[in-house]
Amino acid sequence: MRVTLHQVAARAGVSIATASRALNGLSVSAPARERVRQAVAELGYVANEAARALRSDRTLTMGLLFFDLRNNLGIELIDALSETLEAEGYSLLVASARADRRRYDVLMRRFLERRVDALFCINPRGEGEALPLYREAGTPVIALFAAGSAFAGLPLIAPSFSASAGMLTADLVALGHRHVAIVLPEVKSPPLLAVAEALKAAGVAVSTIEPSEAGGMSEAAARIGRLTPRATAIVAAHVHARGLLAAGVRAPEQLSVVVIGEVGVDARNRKRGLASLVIDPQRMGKAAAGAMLTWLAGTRPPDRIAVQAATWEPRSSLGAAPLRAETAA
Amino acid sequence: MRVTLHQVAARAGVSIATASRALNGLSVSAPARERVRQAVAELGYVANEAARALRSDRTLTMGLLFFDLRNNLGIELIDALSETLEAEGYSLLVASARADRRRYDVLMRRFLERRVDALFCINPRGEGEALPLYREAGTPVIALFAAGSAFAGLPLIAPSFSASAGMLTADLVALGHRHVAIVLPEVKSPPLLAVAEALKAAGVAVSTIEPSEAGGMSEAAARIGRLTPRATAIVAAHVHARGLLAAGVRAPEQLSVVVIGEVGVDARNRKRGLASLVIDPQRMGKAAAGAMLTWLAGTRPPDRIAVQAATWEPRSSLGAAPLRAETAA
DNA sequence: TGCATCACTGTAAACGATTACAGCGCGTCG
DNA sequence: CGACGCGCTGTAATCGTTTACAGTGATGCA
Repeated sequence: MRVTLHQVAARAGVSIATASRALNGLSVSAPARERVRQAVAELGYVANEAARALRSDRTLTMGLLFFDLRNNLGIELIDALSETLEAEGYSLLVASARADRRRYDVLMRRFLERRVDALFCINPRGEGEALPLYREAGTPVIALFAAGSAFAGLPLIAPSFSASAGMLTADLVALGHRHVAIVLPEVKSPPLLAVAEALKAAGVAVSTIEPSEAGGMSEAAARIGRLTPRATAIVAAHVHARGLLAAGVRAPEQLSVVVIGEVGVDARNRKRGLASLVIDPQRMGKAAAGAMLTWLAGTRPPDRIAVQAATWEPRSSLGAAPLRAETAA
Repeated sequence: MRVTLHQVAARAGVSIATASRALNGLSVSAPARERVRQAVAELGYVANEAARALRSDRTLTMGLLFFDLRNNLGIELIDALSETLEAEGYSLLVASARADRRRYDVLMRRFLERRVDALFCINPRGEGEALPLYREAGTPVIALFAAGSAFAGLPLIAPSFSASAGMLTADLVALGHRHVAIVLPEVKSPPLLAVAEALKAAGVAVSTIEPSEAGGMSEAAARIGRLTPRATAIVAAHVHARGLLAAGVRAPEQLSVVVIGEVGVDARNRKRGLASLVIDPQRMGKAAAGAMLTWLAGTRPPDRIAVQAATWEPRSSLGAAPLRAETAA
């Protein structure tokens, strides 16, 4: 860039210090402030953040580092975090390690060189060599979605589904369901597990069904029919629930159906009247951003913040359990 | 950060200049270089990029500005761009205007203050006041997906589907299809339009069908049956194609089906043998990153770069047109 | 009138790196 | 033998801000 504060000051007929103060809203006489404003406009002055950063030791930049960016969560997190932080004047440096631990470390280090004011680690695996450097530098780091002890000693923002799973369970119980089937794929999603747990805790019998890739959902439907006592409701991830319905299962007459929604869009489920647990990673982002800002303001957040990351939306695919089931219980 | 080059130099018993040279691989005697390396390791020195940026007028940072981040494209672009640029030492500042033109301008300006070495504008709308400042600063800006003249004078990277649509058409024609139906929703996607155009150019009759939100795909299937001459193939977006199949349409016996894939994942279509046009925004990202790097190296890219952003995957949902249709043509 | 107070302003020293320039010792070559 | 080139090194200027400090003139108050 060519035009510097120096030139602005010269044009406004004031010293460089006064010009700086005018721009930062410190005490400056009205006419001087106005002349500076004018000079800035005429010259098209754009502050040099690098110089500012060097002098004041703040870059107004935060790092957002993903272990792997490529899943629907990524977008939502970036969006939620940036919305909050942007309002405070921060920008986000984003990078993805593409599931490579070594690269994760390299990128963490790179962000440190860029002197980020803070760092968010999404799904970090293990500590790596860069983390101690952050500690030394006093740069706050918050982990999101980290497995257990991965980043010991750092505040961890973790999703929790207990509240929504509890409400879901309460509703099913109130409708008389005492036996519920759950479609549980190989890779078990946290919300599904949370629901299974909540149901069991409430004394509901839970049968798990594997979605056989080959047979598909119509076979699964048949298997549900063979369960004894017969399940009166089923909980399944988005895809599997759709498959069941496509296979001809009628809800709620035949079976009450609960969908564990995909991230973000719930519109289609709403339109079809499908009761669903809506996962909303935006809340994770907002919570993380908020925690970081308060940290920068002086108070370190607690070591673990559980964020209710889902909403329970009971809808018409839910019905009372048939009497037959009642007696079975 | 506390430990500076100064301290490294002191510890290594050399001057600050030598230390700097050692780190940047300039000519330094072997023993001195080694002592610096040692000192860096012992002190945990991390270079201050802000100072480097101030002095050398390069931030090794690029801006990536979205008009709206929230669609599957976003993730893919970030991933593709960062993969290429990260290897060159660049980091990405990411922001989304959340569909607000004024905010777009504010963010562009903010990136300019951060002294990004280059800027990618995704889906920009109109010029705004910040763009001229980039021009003045000599900071390269590349637009992606910009509508027509939005960013006049800037290199524009635009997706093109002509090649894949052409191959698709050739295959259909070779199979004897002379009348093809296209499910065309209100918001027309570029690849769908490209396919329609290619088909027409090849002399194929094209009937467009609106996906009636209420009636759904079974109604659409019925409508196709009523077309005269009867369409022998259908082209539809992911969701609609799935709907058709769920409604009982058998491919390819009854109808040849071509899916215009959703961004990214084609796995399910492959498994089901659905012929599809696979959209791959990664290529846009790679092309943009490459163009930018060559620009920074000195040669400005052309004003318009068309990137083939899809691959044609013919599969078993394609069959020869029945003779009856042959005669109709 | 004299002195403290006040609002504002300018001078100059940082911040932490890069790099032009000059100096040094030493080997080579005419 | 002197000039030169070469490889390495240190000194110091520089990038564009922020900010401590001191100075200015005007004002209030005794």
